Amino acid sequence: MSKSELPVIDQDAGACCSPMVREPLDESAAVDLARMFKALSDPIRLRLLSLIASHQGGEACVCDLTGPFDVSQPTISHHLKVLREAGLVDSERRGTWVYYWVLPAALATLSSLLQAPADTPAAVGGGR
Amino acid sequence: MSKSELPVIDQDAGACCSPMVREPLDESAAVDLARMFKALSDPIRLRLLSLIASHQGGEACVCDLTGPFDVSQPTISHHLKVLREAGLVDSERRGTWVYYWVLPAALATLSSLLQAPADTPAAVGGGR
DNA sequence: AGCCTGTTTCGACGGATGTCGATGCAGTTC
DNA sequence: GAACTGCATCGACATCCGTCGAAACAGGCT
Repeated sequence: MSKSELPVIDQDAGACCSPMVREPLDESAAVDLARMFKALSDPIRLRLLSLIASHQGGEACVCDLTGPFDVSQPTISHHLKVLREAGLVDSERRGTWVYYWVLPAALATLSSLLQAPADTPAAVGGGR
Repeated sequence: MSKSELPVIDQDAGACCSPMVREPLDESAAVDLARMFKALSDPIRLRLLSLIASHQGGEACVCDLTGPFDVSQPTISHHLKVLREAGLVDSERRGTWVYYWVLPAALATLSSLLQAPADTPAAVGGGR
């Protein structure tokens, strides 16, 4: 359960890829990236990710995550599964509790991909 | 048609907001951000955005955008509308053709939001 | 005016997604 | 081992989403 199910591109390279505003995304990359963005496309999942990342020690058990929301516990569990299968978080059971933490490389990949033209030094003053 | 329909947070501030891994996202911010990520959650829309941004002059007409895809032209038009309503691109008609361009501030907002812990100087060496 | 091209809108359809209550499974405690 | 807690899975349901063809709209050309 603690392995990410998705073959994430450059999972361990950190902020790697050139921004998508520099050159067109090829189709298979777009499919992989869309899967990750889809995991971020729900308010509850965004808040879950944020709660996990900003929690003491960088990880949180599910019991810390069900309180702040108006939805049922199975629904939270479902959203955590979506985040895990997208490669954004990982989890581990320790005794009674299951802990989740963010995989920073995945966030970094998306972040660098979205770098706007003005943010990429090479693009300043040289539209093309 | 050339105005963005969504009240985008800090649209003109560029990379502004503190990363979501620093402190929990509040509910209304999560809703707005999720709307933008949802626009990015489809492979075709990701490639469209990338095509537009990397196109000569930073803008592209719809006629440049229908060729590379296997879907019908109305479907492309639908995806462009989704991107526009999410505040990620804007468009303008010039004579026969309609041109689309990326709104860099929106991308920058999302990019900075996804900054991983290790990328934010203040977080280095201080787990919390 | 009439036609042609480029783009959007409409209506419909099938499949994906978010949600729930009920149930099952894993560890702990008595 | 029996009961209890924490979490995941299951099955069902309503809604949303991507896609299409057909039709409408906008502007240029003859």
